[in-house]
Amino acid sequence: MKKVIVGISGGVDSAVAALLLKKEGYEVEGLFMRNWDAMLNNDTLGNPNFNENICPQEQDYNDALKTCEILGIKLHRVDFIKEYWDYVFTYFLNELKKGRTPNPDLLCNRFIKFDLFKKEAFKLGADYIATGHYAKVKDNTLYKAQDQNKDQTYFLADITKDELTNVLFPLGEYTKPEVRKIAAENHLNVAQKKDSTGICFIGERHYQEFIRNYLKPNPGDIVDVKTKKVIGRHTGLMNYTIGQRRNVGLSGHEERHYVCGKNVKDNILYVAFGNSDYLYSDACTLDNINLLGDLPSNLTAKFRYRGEEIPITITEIKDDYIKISYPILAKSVTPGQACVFYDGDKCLGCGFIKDVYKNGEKLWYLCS
RNA sequence: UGCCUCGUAGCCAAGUGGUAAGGCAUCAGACUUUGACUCUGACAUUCCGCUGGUCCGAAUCCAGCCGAGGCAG
Repeated sequence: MKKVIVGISGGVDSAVAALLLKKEGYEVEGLFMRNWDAMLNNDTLGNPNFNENICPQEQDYNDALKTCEILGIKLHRVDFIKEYWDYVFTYFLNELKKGRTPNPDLLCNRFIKFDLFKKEAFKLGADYIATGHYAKVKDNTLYKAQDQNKDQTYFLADITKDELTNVLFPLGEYTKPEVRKIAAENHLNVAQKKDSTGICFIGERHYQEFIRNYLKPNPGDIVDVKTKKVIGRHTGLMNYTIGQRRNVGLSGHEERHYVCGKNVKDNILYVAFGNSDYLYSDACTLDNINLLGDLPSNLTAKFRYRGEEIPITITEIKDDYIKISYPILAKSVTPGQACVFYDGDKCLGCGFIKDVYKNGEKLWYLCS
């Protein structure tokens, strides 16, 4: 009998994943990971749970224990708090310092879940690892989930081809409502538990306050990208992402404002009003490329999780460098975010957005 | 000092006698394993710079005061 170690998080998805594997006849054990400690990591400002008597991570562990008890499987536990900080959070902060918008969850999957976690699982005698991700893997190839609404391949696109081996995604063929139903039918304690959001392992935070725990604010001017006039003050470039409207601190204008660029050198935040041309681009460059298959000439891409998937063309490809163009203009393409490639349902990997172009010219108001 | 204009919620701004539009921002919620975006809801309960007056009734008319800006000097 093949042994599978399932990453049990204390939520519904991983619980049902474990249940399904067990029903399929695998020998199943759970492994709970804790990668964040609010005290150790000085996570105080903007933390809604800081004064609770039990932190959410431990509550999740308790839920996981209960789930495994119901399933009749063993639950192991491992903490990667230091590793998460070193491999994921440090990168996250460094990107912010550069004025970019990192997505820590892609790195978390690459360095924690599908590397350290996997190694730990193998130490425990696993033949496979499994998680509650909504995605499919067949023949070392990553595919979108059946449930297009919940598909999480965007977050998985940076794991290596190698890391994809011996991995099972039991929820790939199920929709979220079906998963909830299965959980309820099997009387799982977490059947009704709310989906977790926010940075994986950290949770929901008041973002600007959260960052203030780690980075010194550096206020500067907000400039109207069209008129070049100073129209306000920002609290630090790391507090904003491209396309952002809320919490910018502007008011009194006829139209909604959107962050459309940053100049780190001069510490300027650029905004545009309304559905402005300044928010759109038709090409960009990528680095830190991770490919999971050969790239065909016609493919599609997503620039943000839950972002619109649009057709793209690869116009240049070198070592760890790709330039793409897209005939349908894309809105708020943001340096630091992942551009994930798809060929139909097949996920072909990703690159991280560097420079953004329009009409053959690099957008002057967007830093790289 | 004289004359003129203006003073409405955090910001912008309708409303010129009949009992406070709208936009932005903000807050809450929905959505969401990245900071969004989007959507829904709340948002001047006697109040429209202040104090009086006219009127059945004023933010809207009148007087004075305070404050901002402009013209004249």
